[in-house]
Amino acid sequence: MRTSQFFISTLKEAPSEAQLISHKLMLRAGLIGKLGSGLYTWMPIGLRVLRKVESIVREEMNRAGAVELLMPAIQPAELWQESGRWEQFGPQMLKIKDRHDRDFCFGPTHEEVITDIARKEIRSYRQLPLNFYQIQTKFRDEIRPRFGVMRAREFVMKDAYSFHAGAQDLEREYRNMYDTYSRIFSRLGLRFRAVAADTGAIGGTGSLEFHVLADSGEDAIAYSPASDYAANVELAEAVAPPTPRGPAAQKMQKVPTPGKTTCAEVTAMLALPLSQSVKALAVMHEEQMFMLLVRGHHQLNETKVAKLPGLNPFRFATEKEIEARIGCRPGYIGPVRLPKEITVIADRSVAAMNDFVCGANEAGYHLTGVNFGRDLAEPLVADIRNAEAGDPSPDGKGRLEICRGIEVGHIFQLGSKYSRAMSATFLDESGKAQVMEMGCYGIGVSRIVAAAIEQGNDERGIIWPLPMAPFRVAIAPIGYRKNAEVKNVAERLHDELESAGIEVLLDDRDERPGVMFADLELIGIPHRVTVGERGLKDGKVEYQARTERAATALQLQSAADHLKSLLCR
RNA sequence: CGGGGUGUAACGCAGCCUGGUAGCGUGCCUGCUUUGGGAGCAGGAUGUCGGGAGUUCGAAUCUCUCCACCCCGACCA
Repeated sequence: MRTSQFFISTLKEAPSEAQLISHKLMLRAGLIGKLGSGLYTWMPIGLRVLRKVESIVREEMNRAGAVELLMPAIQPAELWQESGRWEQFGPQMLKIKDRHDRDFCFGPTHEEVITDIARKEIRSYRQLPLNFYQIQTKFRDEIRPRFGVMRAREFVMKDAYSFHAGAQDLEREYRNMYDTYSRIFSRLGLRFRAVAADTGAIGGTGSLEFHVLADSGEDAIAYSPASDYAANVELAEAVAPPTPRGPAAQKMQKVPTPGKTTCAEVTAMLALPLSQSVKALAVMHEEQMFMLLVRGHHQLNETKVAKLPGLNPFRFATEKEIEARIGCRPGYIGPVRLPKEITVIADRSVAAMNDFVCGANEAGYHLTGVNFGRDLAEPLVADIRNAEAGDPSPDGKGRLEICRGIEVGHIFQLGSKYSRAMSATFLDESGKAQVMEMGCYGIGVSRIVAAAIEQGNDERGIIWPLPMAPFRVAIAPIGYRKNAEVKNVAERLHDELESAGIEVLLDDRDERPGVMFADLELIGIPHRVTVGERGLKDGKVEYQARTERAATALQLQSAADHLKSLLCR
């Protein structure tokens, strides 16, 4: 490929809207162009990368025995009403009407469509198991799209759905997909980790997420270096403190804390450790108020809260509601002498506290020396906080550490959630109708491109894992139009590499060397050959890897062979 | 959704406070020179100053309103 027949569009400065490194580099390198919030064009170079990811995913899915098909992006509402998700999926789903005023959505996922296919096509156990997949554009109307294609509204996903005669076979395929995903992310050259996950809106019984490890990741992962335990912090159990609650030693006292509304401010003023304070959070389920208690230094885990009986769904109480029901503004609320219609739920770590500090339900005052049983009733106890670094691992082995990740894959055992709702049945050996077991398996194809850049970049630009690079090698001729020998050598080399099946980009723009080098490095082409008068004088061209700081000379005669052996590895 | 911020040329920004019809750098176009790390000189093009309404003799600038984009999301805010 020659640049004159291709399209390169780079920027020296990143558009100000981007803050994440991958987003900046994708815009600067001209991989993507923004059309609207969460809507991106894949420009020619970016598309080449996307296709690389797709083809590796496709190869490995095929190898794993899955069968590719392609479903419509637009789906009729009836299917979603049948599964009960037309309402449940909520505003994330883009709902549209056709000219007859019939309801449709732009598919955010395809469980309903595939289940409809399965119930039409599969009659006998002999047809099972089956795993269908597609690579397709999805649309999810995210509350806050951000970070370019990392969290876009329109994105490319590989989604697979498997059907089984029984739960055992589903588990077998789940493991098969686990292995397949591990192979895919390994082949893509990414550092990743599989972690236990919440099943979220898709539903089902068991699930694992695959995360690309990066400090900029949106998800926190708790893992134990001493074992293979790893879980999304949303899910990771925060175990109860090993030591039981100590006896009440202090009297409960009301202390003035004017203007101190945070646990940190209050404990600083009272010269107490932050962990001795209790943070009270008022939440609502419909018209019922709950007060949730966590230690001052802990973070509430909203996913865990939403799983408590009577709290799904819940929302945070407004300042007005807090004042109306507790009679005090936020910042000073606490569990002592609370109206009894408000249910108090304490985190396990709070239940083990004695002589703690909390709000007095009176503006400008907190209470110290508070004790359960004596000053207030024993609360309901639950695990409602985020696990933290240093917590004991839930599997009993070692202590947790926290790292961040970008979710690029997710595998679920759905069970019969959809097949039952939509009557997807087959006849078993005895001729009896049985509901199929289902699994589903997603990969964020477009997100992988951004995730790879998060893992591979330097001050000059992108450093692709080799299998994802848009071209394998670039040829930079210096004085392309001026020096016929430079031109000839560059073209010969280009032709020879190309006919050897190597993806090569000949930069025939006749730019100055600095411009070519800067562009090729920004785009991240892993290998570069520089052809210039200076080297040709001695019968040499130069080779430099993207990750190297200096070039090495190659004999012209053997350059092509040398490169072929280097690049075909 | 709630809160905050920003919208001026392709990209990055200044001008706005204190109204007088728009500027800088980069990029782009032409010519000449140059050719080993984003060239030099000379010349040139490009803006409904996010949209609408208002105030005013006059609005990028003041007021209102809508829109888009970015950041944040219980306590902290």
